[in-house]
Amino acid sequence: MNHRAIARFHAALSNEVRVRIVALICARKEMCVCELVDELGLSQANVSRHVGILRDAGILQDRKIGTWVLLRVDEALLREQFGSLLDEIHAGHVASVHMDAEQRLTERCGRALCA
Amino acid sequence: MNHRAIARFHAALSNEVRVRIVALICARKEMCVCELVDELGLSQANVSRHVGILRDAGILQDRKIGTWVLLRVDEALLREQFGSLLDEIHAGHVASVHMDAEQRLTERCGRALCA
DNA sequence: TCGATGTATCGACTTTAGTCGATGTTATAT
DNA sequence: ATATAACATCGACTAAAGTCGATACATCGA
Repeated sequence: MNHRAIARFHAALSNEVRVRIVALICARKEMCVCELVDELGLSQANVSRHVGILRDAGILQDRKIGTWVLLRVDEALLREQFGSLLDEIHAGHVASVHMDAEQRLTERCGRALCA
Repeated sequence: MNHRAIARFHAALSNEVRVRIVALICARKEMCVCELVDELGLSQANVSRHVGILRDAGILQDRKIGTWVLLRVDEALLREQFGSLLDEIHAGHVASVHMDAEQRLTERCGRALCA
């Protein structure tokens, strides 16, 4: 996962409506779009769009039953995604770049820091 | 942390520039804004704004050394924040709302599902 | 086949986020 | 005091996200 992909994942959960959708589906195990429309009081078009964003981000899975699309959250996968985000951010901790910040900045200025 | 706060936290990491800033600072332990400007090739005003967003979200801490603002990431805190986000999303898993989705939707329609 | 229901997409609009140059602020060095 | 350097904020502009009504698509029941 590169930085752009990390940003995209977080972007999926950066909207209050989408967080509520995820929380609702976690609580109910499975929900269809029309139930979400009732719960959230938003237009069906809007809810469908948010669901699509969460689906694209891999946060929601679904199965079709008749005309319904039953949505669910793979919680284990979600935990795994969160974990790998942290690992990615924390990668690159090699000693070579760990020069002390004050030392580095003093060199940058070509002078000592008087403060 | 309510749903709005969760969304705000994720929004802080929903931008590629900000993810790069966090990764850079993690790798270097501490960086000032002017170093970030050099690394990212963006205007100082822009970087300062992104830094402010990360600071407001509690992801960046800082200390002043002369005119420099040295930024750092509290990685343990960040891990804790991620953990509590998941806990919050997964809260509310009480048996009462776990009625089977097909059963619930069938009742909603007042008819049985034939599919 | 036809109508009804659930979902997805389109078009248009409003709101919010991102970007930069210019300017303000604070701390330091001369 | 004044100049300089780092950072923050402002104003204006552009780009992207969110929202809704209307409409298209798909599936089922009659």
